[in-house]
Amino acid sequence: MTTTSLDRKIDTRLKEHDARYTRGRRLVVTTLAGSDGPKSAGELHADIGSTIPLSSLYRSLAVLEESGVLVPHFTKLGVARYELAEWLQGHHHHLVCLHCGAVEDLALPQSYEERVRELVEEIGSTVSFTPVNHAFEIEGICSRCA
Amino acid sequence: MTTTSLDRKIDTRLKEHDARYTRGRRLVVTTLAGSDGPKSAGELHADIGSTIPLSSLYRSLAVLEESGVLVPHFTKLGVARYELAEWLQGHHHHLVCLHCGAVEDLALPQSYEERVRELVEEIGSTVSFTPVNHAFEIEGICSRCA
DNA sequence: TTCCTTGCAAACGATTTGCATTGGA
DNA sequence: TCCAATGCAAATCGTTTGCAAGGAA
Repeated sequence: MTTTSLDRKIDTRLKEHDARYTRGRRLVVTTLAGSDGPKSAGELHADIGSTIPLSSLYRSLAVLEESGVLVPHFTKLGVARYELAEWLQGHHHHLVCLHCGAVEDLALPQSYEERVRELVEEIGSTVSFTPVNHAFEIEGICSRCA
Repeated sequence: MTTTSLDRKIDTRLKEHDARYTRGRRLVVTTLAGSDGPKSAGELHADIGSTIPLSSLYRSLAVLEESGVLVPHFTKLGVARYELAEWLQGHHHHLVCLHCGAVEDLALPQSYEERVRELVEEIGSTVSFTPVNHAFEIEGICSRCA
């Protein structure tokens, strides 16, 4: 089993949370790392192959989320989709297809990103609310459904 | 029962979809109209009082969504929150509290809104994706949880 | 009368949990 | 050895649906 720099970072992070970087958790991470957008437990289960029962998969997702390795997104009813946290994957946004529901990652050029950040800060300063993250999602029709 | 201009618009819209603007549906709409952010079926059920069984409430939400009166949002696992569509309530964004999960509406000043729109258009033109909506959510800590 | 709507209860699907077993440091 | 991690089955929870009764045009 190859240990990438990603694996090393995650291993360290999990140890800080008294958790182990086990086979099941690695499978989840590597599948997500090779993915072009957030994936649900069901999708991961299908991608990984049924080597791992769903209940264990859910537990892996919970541990990885608590340790800050994964972040959940809720774009569809009753389904959580996970992706690697920003410190592992970099900051980005999402394109959500209104037709097929697929979610695609979208990395903005530096200049755009700065404009989004500015906007969030300015807005935050005008309301009694302390911004932590921003989610800038563009909903529309993806190329496949066009 | 007072019939507002909102009610009239909705009544018309529902008729176009061969649906009636019934007591239960009115209750949902007026509750949402008096709300400061999207509400889930459970929250609506609590707010309205248990005059209406949950199953009927869900059916009302489904009809109102299909007719374009309500729009669902999915910010939390397993829970859909609804609000009046933009043509009834106006365009706005959301502040999502990471601590208590509450969602608050946020109307941006014209100048900000233009900047968001510009950004979406520019981004849309650089990817093979046709933007329809944009959801610009700011996640953070609300004043109550601060 | 004709259909849409409602209530109630049962069914569903995603996710969670109890418990006994396995496995790694 | 000790405690975290896993598998399986049963339980939860939000949401949906079948069916018979009620209501508006």
